[in-house]
Order: sequence, then structure tokens, then C-alpha cells
Amino acid sequence: MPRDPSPATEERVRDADRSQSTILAAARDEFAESGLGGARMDRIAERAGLNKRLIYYYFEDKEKLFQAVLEQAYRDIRAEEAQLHLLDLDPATAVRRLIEFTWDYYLAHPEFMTLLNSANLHRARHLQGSQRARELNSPLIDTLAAVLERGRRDGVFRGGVDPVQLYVSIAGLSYFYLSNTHTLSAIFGRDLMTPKARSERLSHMTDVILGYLLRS
Amino acid sequence: MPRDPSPATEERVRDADRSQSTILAAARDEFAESGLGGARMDRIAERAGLNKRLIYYYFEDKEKLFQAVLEQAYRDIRAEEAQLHLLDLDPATAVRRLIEFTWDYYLAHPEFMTLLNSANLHRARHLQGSQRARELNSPLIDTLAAVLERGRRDGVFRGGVDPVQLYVSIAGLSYFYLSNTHTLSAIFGRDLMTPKARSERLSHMTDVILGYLLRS
Amino acid sequence: MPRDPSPATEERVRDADRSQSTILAAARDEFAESGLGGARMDRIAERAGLNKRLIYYYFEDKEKLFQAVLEQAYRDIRAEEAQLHLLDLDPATAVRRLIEFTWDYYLAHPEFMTLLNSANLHRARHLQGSQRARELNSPLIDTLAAVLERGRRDGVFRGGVDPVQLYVSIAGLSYFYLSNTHTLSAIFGRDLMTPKARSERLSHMTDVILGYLLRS
Amino acid sequence: MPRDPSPATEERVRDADRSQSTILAAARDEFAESGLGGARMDRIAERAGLNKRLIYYYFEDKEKLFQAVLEQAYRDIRAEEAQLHLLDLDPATAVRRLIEFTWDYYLAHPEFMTLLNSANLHRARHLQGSQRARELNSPLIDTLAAVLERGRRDGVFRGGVDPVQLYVSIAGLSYFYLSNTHTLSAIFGRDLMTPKARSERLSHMTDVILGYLLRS
DNA sequence: AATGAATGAGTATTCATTCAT
DNA sequence: AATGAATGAATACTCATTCAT
Repeated sequence: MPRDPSPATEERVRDADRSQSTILAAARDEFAESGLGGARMDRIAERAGLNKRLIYYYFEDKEKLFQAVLEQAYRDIRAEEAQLHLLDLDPATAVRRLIEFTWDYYLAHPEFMTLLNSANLHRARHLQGSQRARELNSPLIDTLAAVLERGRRDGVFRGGVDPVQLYVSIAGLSYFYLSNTHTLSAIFGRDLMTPKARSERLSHMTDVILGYLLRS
Repeated sequence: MPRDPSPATEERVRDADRSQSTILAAARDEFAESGLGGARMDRIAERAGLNKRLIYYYFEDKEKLFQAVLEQAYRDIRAEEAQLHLLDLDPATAVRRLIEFTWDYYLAHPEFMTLLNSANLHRARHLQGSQRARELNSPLIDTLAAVLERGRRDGVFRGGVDPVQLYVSIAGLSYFYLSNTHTLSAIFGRDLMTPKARSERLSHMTDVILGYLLRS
Repeated sequence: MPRDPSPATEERVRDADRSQSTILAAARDEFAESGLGGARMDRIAERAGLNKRLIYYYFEDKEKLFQAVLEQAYRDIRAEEAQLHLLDLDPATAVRRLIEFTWDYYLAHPEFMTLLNSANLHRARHLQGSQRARELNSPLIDTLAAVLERGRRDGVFRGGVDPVQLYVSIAGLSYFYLSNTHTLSAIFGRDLMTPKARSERLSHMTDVILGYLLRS
Repeated sequence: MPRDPSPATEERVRDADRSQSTILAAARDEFAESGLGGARMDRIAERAGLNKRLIYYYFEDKEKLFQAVLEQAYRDIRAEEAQLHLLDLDPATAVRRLIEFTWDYYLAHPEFMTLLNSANLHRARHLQGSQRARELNSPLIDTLAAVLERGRRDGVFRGGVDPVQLYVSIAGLSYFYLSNTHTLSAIFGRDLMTPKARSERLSHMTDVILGYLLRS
């Protein structure tokens, strides 16, 4: 029973790439849903619709797979940040835009927060090994520094603001609300994810950051 | 063979209580260190220096144990919050004090953040069942509302600030920095937990919140 | 705090007896429902509404408890058999009566069959130890022998019938139907326990035994 | 390093099949010896000489394994019943043959009785789920109906005999004696399994059934 | 007579991982 | 590139039993 003897190399490579991406996406979902400790290799294989053995073939073990997922997650957010073009905007608008972007990204990618939580639970050892650690650093820091400097020069922003601190603050205001939304909702006895609640949160965060930055 | 006749019921009772507290503390540490999925009942028993079976005797299963730990964690922070006496201070000082307290509490109790992360990973179902959910609500919200109102009346604070939003923001500024300190340190290539870095963060957070609240 | 110093001895004894009976009944139900291997000492204590430790106080361990339950079960059926007074009836009626009694007893005491199954699974070692083994022998055997002899002399029964074989046969006809009623119902696709099915079974069994015994 | 190129798919498949059969046989023995509640998965693996994990790989859990064992047991007896060819014999001989077969089968397969006891203890829920419940029904019922009808037409058997009732009676006469042989032996103080006792039982059962069926 | 606390040895089941092809 | 079979080491949980009073 003669068959096409061997598929074109390029095709095989493409299959291999597709398998890896499929696994990565499945793993991301599983890790996001269950954490590193709660994730199951079986379920990842099932989600991916691929044989479990293949995961080991491509990613060696669970730890390395998590590391790959984490790096991919950083690569994804960095790719989107790169589209922001904050320097094309006036300083206040640029900051507003950054706040909105951060909020929207976390909203659209709740798995990113869960992955970070898992990574930090394990003291970020999955990044330490990564030679790309630095490459995962946000280019936004430099951009934000420029925005802050321009704002200061324009006389609209206060001076002496550390862009890293500000970046962390902007992230933290969204992150805490969204990552802990379930406990907060339970404790305050109200749903924090209704459209109204969400829009109020975004306003508040913008008020806080701009209230702090803008010279009166 | 006469013996001490009355078996000191109180002492017996205290043994049971002590065992439960010991288990609870051991479980808190294990859950904090490894998350709900990564925690091991064996290790909890070992940490507690008690027989594993006893954990099930008192707490039924891992889920219920986690719920008990979580409730205890909330009770602990609420107990400390109750010592703050913010109403004895002028509004700006009261807010400053709250920021410091939040920062210090998370610093001293990193397990609280990890527990919250685990709870949220599981959509806070451990609180939903808890009839004490509401009782875990922070009394600080009401106090903070009073502080904000007084500040506004005194002409030092802006008006229209939602105390819940502000409480969440204050918490978020500390939480994100401390909970994600490992990934942030890896990515920024600098240790965020040196004394200097910590003191800078506290200053920044205070600047942000008061910069937002204070009328110029 | 003075109290009634010590209850009358007789009363305490009666309490002790009552506790033992309660335990025995609870254990019988549990063993009947779950078998020896599936029975749980905890559940027996719960059923009895008594402390688990008390079971060990009175019955030493699970095995001995099962033995006690088994002996009691035999004592119970023997006590009822003793009320039959088969010798007051004419031979054919006596046999009919015995068949009915056996059927009704198994129907009313399904636990007796389950207990026997458990005992036999363990090769009746719970009876081997029992010095009362012989005392558990049915007095019905002698009675049945007399009935058969009288029937033969009267010319209504065939001769040469071993009363033990007949006794076992009468029991077996009821036992198999009732003990295996669930598998039989499943396989035949019909409920063997409806009133109609039960009455048909009783007729059939009587027909079989008397068809065999009666001279034509 | 060239090796046998074609991996002989058939062989691989047979390995899986063989493992499953081995497990099934080991489980049958263990369940027969200890009942469902007393059976140990560890012991089954040991008996099978296979890794315990493999049992779960093929049979999911203990319950499903028991179900598989039970279905196999029915399939086995049905296969042997199919060899009887009762319709080739004259009615009385056919009935005699069925009695002997039943007796011999239970003697040779005591585990079948124990499995049925376990199944009934659990109210045959292992069959209820089985879509093959009906397929486990004995084809002997129809054959027996034909035998009875022919006997009646020939004037040797009485009429109005329900083949299901008769089938159950024939089984019950053997089953009770063999399944409860340990308690009966203990109580009657005599060994029911000596060759003489066994041959007497077989004679008696045949006498009972034919005494009932044959017209005088 | 009665009981709450405590435990060692299991017990079914799961998991990440590897074998063999 | 891909996969079904197989496994050792856990893992949550259970059980009969004993301790201490």
C-alpha cells in the first residue's frame, strides 16, 4: 500500500510549530485556571487534543512548560504595549491611555494575572533561569520616563516621579481589583464586575493617577 | 489507687483547642508557601507535629481546612485594623497611617497575600459558603468614609471620593508591589526589597494617594 | 456540687444491657447493609447513638462484634421456629407451614441472609470459634424428621427423605430468590418483589416440595 | 542499529488485551475471596503481576472493575450453558442434565456465587448501569420452556410450570447448599462437601425436581 | 458506664513521567 | 512527528483501634 513517502519538510516543520503553539495555549489555560500546583499534564494534553507524550517531547517537563508559558505571556503583553505609541500623544493623554490599556489588558487576559501569581508563589524561579529575563522588561518604562519628562517640562506634571514606581502603581490599581475580584466581591457583598462598577473603577484610577501627577 | 479526681475539664478542652490552633497555623504556612493546589496534608501534619488523622478529625478535608485558614487570616487582619483608631487623627495623618499600616501588614504577613491569591484562583468559593462572609468585611470602610468626609469639610480633601475605591487603591498599591516582587525584581533587574527600595515605595504610595486627595 | 452519689446497681446493669442490645442491633443493620468488609465501626456507633469506644468495651473488636451479631441472628430465628408447633398439624399442612414460615422469615429479615453470606465468605470462622455452634442447630430438624415419618406412616409422603436435605431445600428455594432478587430482577427484566410475583413464588415452592413429597 | 521494522500492531494490541484479561482474572479471584468491600486494589495488582496504575488505566475505578468482572462471569456461564443442547434429549433427561450442569458449574466456579452475593449486597447497581443487562439473560429460559412443553405434550410432565420459577428453583437448590456450606456444616456438625455428601445432595435435588415434574 | 482526643497502617486514586515503537 | 502502554512515588483520605480520664 504505497503512500506519499514523506511530507515536504516545510510542512512537517509547520505542523511541529502548530503543535507547540497548541500545547502552549492549552497549558496557559490550564495553568491559569488551576495554578502551577493544580495544573494537570493530562488535562493539558486533552485541551490541546494531542498526545501527552508530545508535551514532553517539546517541553521536557512541567516546570519548563510553565516557564515557556510565562515567557510567552510576557511576549504577548509586550507586543501589545509596543502598539501604544504613547509619544504621539500629549503627556496627560498618554498617561490616561496607559491606564486604560493596562485595565483593558488585564480584563481581556485574566490568565496573565493568574500566571504571575503562580510565578511569584514560586519566587519567580521560572524567570531566573530564563536568559531572556531582561528582554521581558517593558519598553514602556523608557517611554513613560519620556512622557513624564515632557509633562514636567510643559509644566503640567509634577517633577521627581520615578517611572518604575508609577508603572507599578498603575498596574497595581488595576491588578488588585481584578485579580482579587472574587474575594472583594464576597466581602463587600457587591459584584465588582458589573459594567457600572468597572467604569467607576476606571474613572477612579484615572483620577488618582492624574490627581497625583498634574500640577494644580 | 486514688488520683487527681477532677480531670480539669478546662485543660482537656484547651488541648483540643491548642491542637486546632496548631493545625491552623501549620496549614496557613503550608498554603501560603505552596498554594492550595501545591499544599500537602502530610506536610501540614509534620509542621504541626500532630498526626495527620487529627487534621481530618477537626477540619474534615483539605478544602474546609483552607476555608478555616482563610477565615482566620481575615479575622487576624480585622483585629489589627481595629487598633488603628483613625478617627483620633487629623484626616491627612489618618490616611497616611492607613497606607503605612497596609504596607506594614502585608510586609509582615506575606502569607495573607498568597492566601488571597489562592482563594481568588478558586473564585473565592471558600468564602461563598462561609456565613461569616459579611462579618469579614472591613470596618475600616466606615471609618475611612468618616475620615474622608471630615477632610472634605475641613477643606483639605477633595470631595466625591468613594471610600471603597480608595481602600482598594491603597491596598492595591502595596499588594501588587509585594505580591509580585519576585517577577518585578527579575524583570527590572533590581531587588525591590532592599530597605531603600521599600522606603521609596512607601513614600511614592503616600505621595500618590495624598497627591490625589489633598486640595492644592 | 453534691449529686446522687451512685445509681442503684440494678439500674446500671440494665443500662449496660440496653447499651449492648443497642450496639448489637446497630451492628446487625450495618453488617447487613454493607457486609463485614464494608461495615464501619464509626457508622455502627453513630447508628447506636453511642460512643465508639463503648463498642470496644463490650465487644473487643470488629470480628467479635460480628460473631455476636451472627449468634444473635441465629438465636432470633430459632426462637421463632420454636413457636411453629408443627407436630400439632397434619404432615402436609406442617410442611406447607414450614415453607411459608421460611419464606416469611427471610422476607421480614433480609439481614439474616446478608449476614449468612458474610459469614460464609469468611468460611464461617465466626461460628467455628463459637462454643454454641451446636446450640445454634435448628430443633426443626428433629421435628421435621417426625413429621416426615408420620407422613410416611400415614401413606401420604414418600419414604426415604432425609430431613436435613429437605430442610436445606426448603430454605434454598426461598433464599436464592430473595437473596439474589436484585440480580435476578435485572437479568429477567422484571421486578420479582411485586405482591403478585411473591405470591406466585410461594405457590411454586409449595408445589415443588409437596409434589415431591406426596404419594400420588 | 536496524531493528525489526514493523512493530507488529497485532502484537501490541494483544498486549493490551492480555493485560486487561489478566487484571480481570485477578480481580475476579480477589472479589470472590474477599467480597467487594474487602477486596484490595493492591492485591489485585499483585495477583495480576501488573502495575496498580494500569488497573485504573483500563478500568477507571474499583466499582467499574467489579462491574466488568461481573459481566465477564455472566458471559462465562452463558457460554457454557450454550453447550448443553438440552433439546437433543428427552424431557426428563434434559431436566436431569440441567440440574447436574448447574450443580457442577457452581462447584467448579464458587467465585460465581460470591460475586453474585456481592452484587446483590449492592442491589445489583453494577448491572443496572450495564446496557448489556438483558444480554446477560439466560437463553436457557427459552430452552427450558420448550423442554417443559414437550414433556407436557408427551404426558410425562405436569402442565402449568413457569420455566423461570423452575430455573430459579433448580439454581436455588444447588446455590444455597454450596454458597452456605460453611455455616451449614458448622451448624449441622458435619462436612457437607465430602464426596458422599455431594452425591447425596445431587440425588436429592434430582428427586425433588423430577418428583415435582413427573406425572405419576 | 461513658467519652473526646489521638494514632499507625492502610486504601483508593492520582500524577508526572518514561518505554517502546 | 506522534502515540498507546506502563510505572514509581506520591496524595487525599479512611479505618480499626487505643489513650487518658
